[in-house]
Amino acid sequence: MARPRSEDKRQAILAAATQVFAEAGLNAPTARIARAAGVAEGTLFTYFPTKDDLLNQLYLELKGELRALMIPAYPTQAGVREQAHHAWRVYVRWGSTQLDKRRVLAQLGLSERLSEATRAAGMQAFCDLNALLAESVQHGVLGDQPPAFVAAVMGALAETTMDFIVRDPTQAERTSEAGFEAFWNAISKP
Amino acid sequence: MARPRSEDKRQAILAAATQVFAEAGLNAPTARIARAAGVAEGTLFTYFPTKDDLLNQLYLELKGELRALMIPAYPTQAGVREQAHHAWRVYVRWGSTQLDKRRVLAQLGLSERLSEATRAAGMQAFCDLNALLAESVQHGVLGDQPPAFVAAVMGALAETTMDFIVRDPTQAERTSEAGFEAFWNAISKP
Amino acid sequence: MARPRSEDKRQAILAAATQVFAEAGLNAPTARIARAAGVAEGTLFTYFPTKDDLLNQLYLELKGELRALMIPAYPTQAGVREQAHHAWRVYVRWGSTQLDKRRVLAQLGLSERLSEATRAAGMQAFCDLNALLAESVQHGVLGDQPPAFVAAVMGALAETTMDFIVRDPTQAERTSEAGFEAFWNAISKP
Amino acid sequence: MARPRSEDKRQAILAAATQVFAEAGLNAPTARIARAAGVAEGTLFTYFPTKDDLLNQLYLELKGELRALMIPAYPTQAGVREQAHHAWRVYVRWGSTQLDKRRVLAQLGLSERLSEATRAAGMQAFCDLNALLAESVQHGVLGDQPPAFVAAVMGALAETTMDFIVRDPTQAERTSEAGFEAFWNAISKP
DNA sequence: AATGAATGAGAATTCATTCAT
DNA sequence: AATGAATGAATTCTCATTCAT
Repeated sequence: MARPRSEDKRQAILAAATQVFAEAGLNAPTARIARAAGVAEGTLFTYFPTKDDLLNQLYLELKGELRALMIPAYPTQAGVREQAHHAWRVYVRWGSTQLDKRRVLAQLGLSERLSEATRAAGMQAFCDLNALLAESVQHGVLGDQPPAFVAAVMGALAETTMDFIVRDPTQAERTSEAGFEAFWNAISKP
Repeated sequence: MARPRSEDKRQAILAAATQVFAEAGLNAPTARIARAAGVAEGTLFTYFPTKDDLLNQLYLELKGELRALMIPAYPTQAGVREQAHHAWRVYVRWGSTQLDKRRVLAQLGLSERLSEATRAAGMQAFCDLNALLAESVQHGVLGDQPPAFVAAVMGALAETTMDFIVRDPTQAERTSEAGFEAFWNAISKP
Repeated sequence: MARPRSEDKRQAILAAATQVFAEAGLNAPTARIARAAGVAEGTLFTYFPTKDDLLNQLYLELKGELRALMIPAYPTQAGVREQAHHAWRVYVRWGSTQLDKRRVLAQLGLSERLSEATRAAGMQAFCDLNALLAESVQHGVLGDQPPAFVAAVMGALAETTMDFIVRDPTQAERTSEAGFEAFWNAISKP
Repeated sequence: MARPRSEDKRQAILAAATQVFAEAGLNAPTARIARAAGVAEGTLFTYFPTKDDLLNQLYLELKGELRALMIPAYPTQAGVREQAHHAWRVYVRWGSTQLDKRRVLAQLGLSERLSEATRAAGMQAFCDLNALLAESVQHGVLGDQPPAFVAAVMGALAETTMDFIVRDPTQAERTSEAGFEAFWNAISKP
């Protein structure tokens, strides 16, 4: 009874937040987000009791989306390199297409308003990827580093790659491949 | 009003800003920075007419410091690899020691409040490094990429390396070296 | 919409309001009252169209309860002093037991949100008591004052007495008696 | 250097608060108080960092004013009754003249926003009066009650007296005297 | 009638910037 | 030039009330 809380509205708010944050930074007023989402100012707070809650949930949402995209993609039969390559492609395509989302994810990651819990939950989503990379690294120069380091290297290189794709989208394919080669060399060469 | 009188005070404000921003994000009130710098609220504005000016100048200051540290370091006689290695070490040591500065530099880089002019000036400071790297890359997988790409790769990997050094400072030396090996493999191997 | 269905629910809301107001002041949100009463936020408004209505009706309810307690108590055969003494005891016991109700009644009495009509209706409930006291006062120093003044004196002294009983409940009986003696002296001595 | 904080402005804010609170209750917006005081909204907060601070300080201010009025008034040579009579007159005149102040003082006293510390400080201001009354009571029906009880009785009766003076100011003098007689009978006769 | 989501007008602060001293 | 009080627009969040279910 009564109107049920609408998942649509929640998504609308998250989408609006992404767009507005990308455009104006994390300090963008909640009022602006509400307007962009087509809901009343107060409504935002029935879905996210606090602006900080909104930030944290948005982070998890974006991380989750990314994960959902990458996970099913692993061709598990293939070799490690193929799997990593696949993940790379999906990731880079996502990030160089969904500019707003990537930008906001980066800002959220640096923000003091992200709770430790959120940060931890965000990491955990990527443990299969970590496991995958742990294997690939055994004989490379990073063999002694923690697996998280390799994942971080992948993330960092992928980000860099995306940045350059965004600057010159016509070379998307080539840049992505070059980036992957660099990455693979980085972690696998002895 | 004429030129600000005391360079000391200017530096005190920039230092205070670094510390305060690191601790509380770029939204930290100017009043707090002034207090930390030991000057009156209003005084800050005779040195930096606007908070945005403060942000932009702080960015240039930090970039400048970094550059000043790296430039004289190049053993220009040595081979390209040695020069890059040297730059890497200096950079990584700086970033894993001066936590606040690195953190703030990253936040500034992502902020919408940084003007394009500032961003450009920041890049330019590193053109010698770029030139250096352009050479090293000729025969690697990134041979066709713009030189800036290689610099960005270096920056990204160095950042990642610093992150891990900060987490476990006892392994600083080994992590730094591993990071450099990875970087060198990334850009130089065919 | 027709008359509210359940008197139980009305009472639950009034009781919840008493408790919540006592705890958090008259600004306590209606939502909190509704929760305490076990009804939905909106339901409260089918019983009391307005928060002000709730306040006014609560005032009358509490005054009414007090009156209901005192009226039947008069031993009408006894002398005036005995009757007053009886009323005093009942009142003081009520007020030093039902802390919440007393507190809220006081706050409501001072509130700007109580309508004049409500205030008047609240007074009227006590006209028999007034009449009673009018008699007792004839030969005292308050002989020339309006009867309402004597009632107010009684109220004020009773309140003071209750305050002290609440602070030290072990002396309830003695404090109540001392208070009554003081009151009786105040109004009856020439 | 710089403009010093102005005691005038502080007083203006307190006076405005008194008036506005009397008119609209303690929930009156700070903006309205600022306007009434002729200062900007933000200025209020340089004098009172919090609305609660304003409330607490206003309470102390009013109590202090009252005390300042009563203290020098005691004709210490005279008998106890004369001294009490004097205090009574001063108090009643203040309260029936300065309607706003009395009203606000009463509301503040009931408010949950008054800190215990403030409440305590408010009491302490009246210890000489308490001492005075402690004497007068020794042989009365309240002889066994704590001195604070007598003070509370005095306060309560004085309040009641003021209420009636306000309703019919033409009888101010007579009502005040009748009130005092009642009070004195209440506490002194055996 | 009952529910609780939706609404939007405030409310108390905060803060970059200005300005009197 | 230095100080810090003054300013008021902007911000997050609250809450009485309405309304779809």
